[in-house]
Amino acid sequence: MARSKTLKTVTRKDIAAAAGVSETIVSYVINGNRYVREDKRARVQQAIKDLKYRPNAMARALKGKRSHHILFIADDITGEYFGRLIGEIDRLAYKEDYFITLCSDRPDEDFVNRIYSRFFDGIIIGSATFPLANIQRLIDSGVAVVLLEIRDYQSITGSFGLINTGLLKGIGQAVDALYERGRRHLLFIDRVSDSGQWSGVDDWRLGGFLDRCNALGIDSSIVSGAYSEEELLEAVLARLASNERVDGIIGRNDLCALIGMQGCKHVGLIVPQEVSVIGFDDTRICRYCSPTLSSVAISQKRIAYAVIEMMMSLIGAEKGKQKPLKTYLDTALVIRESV
Amino acid sequence: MARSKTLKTVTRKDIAAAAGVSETIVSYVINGNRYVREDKRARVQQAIKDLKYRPNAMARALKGKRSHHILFIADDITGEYFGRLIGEIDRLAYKEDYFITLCSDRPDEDFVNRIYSRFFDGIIIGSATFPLANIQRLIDSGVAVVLLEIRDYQSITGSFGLINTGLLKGIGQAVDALYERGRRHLLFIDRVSDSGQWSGVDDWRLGGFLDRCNALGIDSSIVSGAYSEEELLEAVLARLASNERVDGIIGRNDLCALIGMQGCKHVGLIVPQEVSVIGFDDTRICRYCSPTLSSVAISQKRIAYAVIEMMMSLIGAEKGKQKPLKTYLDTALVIRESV
DNA sequence: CTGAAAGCGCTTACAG
DNA sequence: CTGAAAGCGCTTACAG
Repeated sequence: MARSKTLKTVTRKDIAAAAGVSETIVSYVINGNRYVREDKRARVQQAIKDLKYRPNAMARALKGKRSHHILFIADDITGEYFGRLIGEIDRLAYKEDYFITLCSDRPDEDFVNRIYSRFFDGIIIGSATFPLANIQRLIDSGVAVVLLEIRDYQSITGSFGLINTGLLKGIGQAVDALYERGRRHLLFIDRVSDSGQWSGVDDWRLGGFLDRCNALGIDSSIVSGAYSEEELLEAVLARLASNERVDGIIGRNDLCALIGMQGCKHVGLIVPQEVSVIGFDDTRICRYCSPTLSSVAISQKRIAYAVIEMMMSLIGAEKGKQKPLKTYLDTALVIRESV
Repeated sequence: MARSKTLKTVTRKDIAAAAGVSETIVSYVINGNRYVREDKRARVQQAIKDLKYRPNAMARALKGKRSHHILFIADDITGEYFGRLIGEIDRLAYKEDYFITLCSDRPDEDFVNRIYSRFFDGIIIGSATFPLANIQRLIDSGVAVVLLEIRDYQSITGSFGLINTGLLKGIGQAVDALYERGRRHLLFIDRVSDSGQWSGVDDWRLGGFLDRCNALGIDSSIVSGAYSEEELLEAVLARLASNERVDGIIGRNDLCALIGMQGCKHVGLIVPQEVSVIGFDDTRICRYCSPTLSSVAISQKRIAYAVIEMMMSLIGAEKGKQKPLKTYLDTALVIRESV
């Protein structure tokens, strides 16, 4: 490191010198994997404290120890939903002595190679667009992988963790709630993406929406493909102005639902009298908009807990001895004025 | 790494064998710091491609090369403001071949030791509560440090980057806007923090608010210390119900302003006729609440750009040869229905 | 122009 | 019980 020029980095050698023991002893004290005479151990620990020594994580990782870094891949890290999730994950990971590195999913070929340079003990995939082949490759390489099940991962094999966040159940709850209120013409509003990463039918929110509408025998339509909020609003307006009726709207997230509500206002449709609207994620915005927005709530705290617990179990496990892990979480539909 | 058991990691040695050159040559091709005969270079590059080789970042970092990791320390990573900022920073950093590791500021002593293990080429500090002594220690150690100037950093010396995000100017704009509308009794609503990290007077938003009110000779008061939104609302209600008048509210962020608006509704104060409200950060919520919320806008894109540009300059610079860098950014008050 | 060698800071099998 | 030694995967000064 360039900085080693200005900083007399304190290394194991310094501790050994200060404590009057061999460097080997220092290592064994740190790793606790061999008996060390009590007085030596005490002197080493004192020296570590005095000199504020921390073993070089790079060197340890090179020797096969853990890097204590976990990568989180998301396709949109800017939303409040991911913000809260990452905040929780960070908090729990820190307790386990882990750092969370964040990364938006990238379409380019090089991306998986870059994350593949053995820097990370574990990888959390919260992106619905990260190629399945890459996921498989990562799992095969032996790195601990936890997947947030927001799409179909049936084809993935090997040892990994799977968190079912209840999306399918949640989208079902939303469709059912609209159905119960007599809504028969539902519109799904997909997310805004400036990098063109919209939902496919293997996305559980969109796919689940279509399936559920089908099962109930009601109309379903989709607005997708917007690069900006403005574009999305226009697309929604175009859809609402068309001949085909809309009496229920589900947003892929709360913002999408909000834009749906805005669209209704523009064309003179009254929420909730004429159109019912439900969002997803139950972010804070739901309580502050007008009418207040109903939304499907997923507990980020519980997801975060499940993610970290599973990750620690995978990282700690004997390689190859590990069975796939799976956790199911629950969702709740929060009803507010908009339905 | 434990995974090396299951994965035949491709190393420099494999490339050397595949290309029929010495390992040294492989390194020189990768680093481009010595002439290598054209045909050898070509064979090495082909082998790298074929075997999908990526040099082990740990080993390179150990030898003094960069780790290509930057740490971002924030005190609240869950808000939309930080979400957008981090999203932008991540995007720009990725172009420079850097990863962003995220971390909430921690009060415990061990925190700075942990980040101090030479894992990061650079550290971005976006927390208003990270101890100054620790910042100084990091800078002295030679690591590249960029500070988001959300409080007073006068006492910090050495070589680092400073991004003035225009907070002082922004809070001034907000106070002035209220003053111009005849408001003389202003209330500042501080953030919610479940870890007890509220603003001090060295925080530029709060400090700037107090200073500006003082300069204009008008009343100022503060609501702070809430652990949850509910608690904050209660504190606001208590304040509004007291004998001392409030006719203008500024939130430390948009959510705080929104809670202020909610408080007004509860006690029957009409926004904006009786009380004007201004938020901070101009998040999306401002356009979807009712009345729509005026807010001080800071461009996260510009901040992100400045942060990464400065960081790359610091990381690339000769150690010790670097003068402090400083960038000033601008803010804009976006007026909506709430004033 | 190019290779063998030293060494970054560690861990741990190996040999006392 | 404990130390000297090998080696993780690299970079680069050193010596041809």
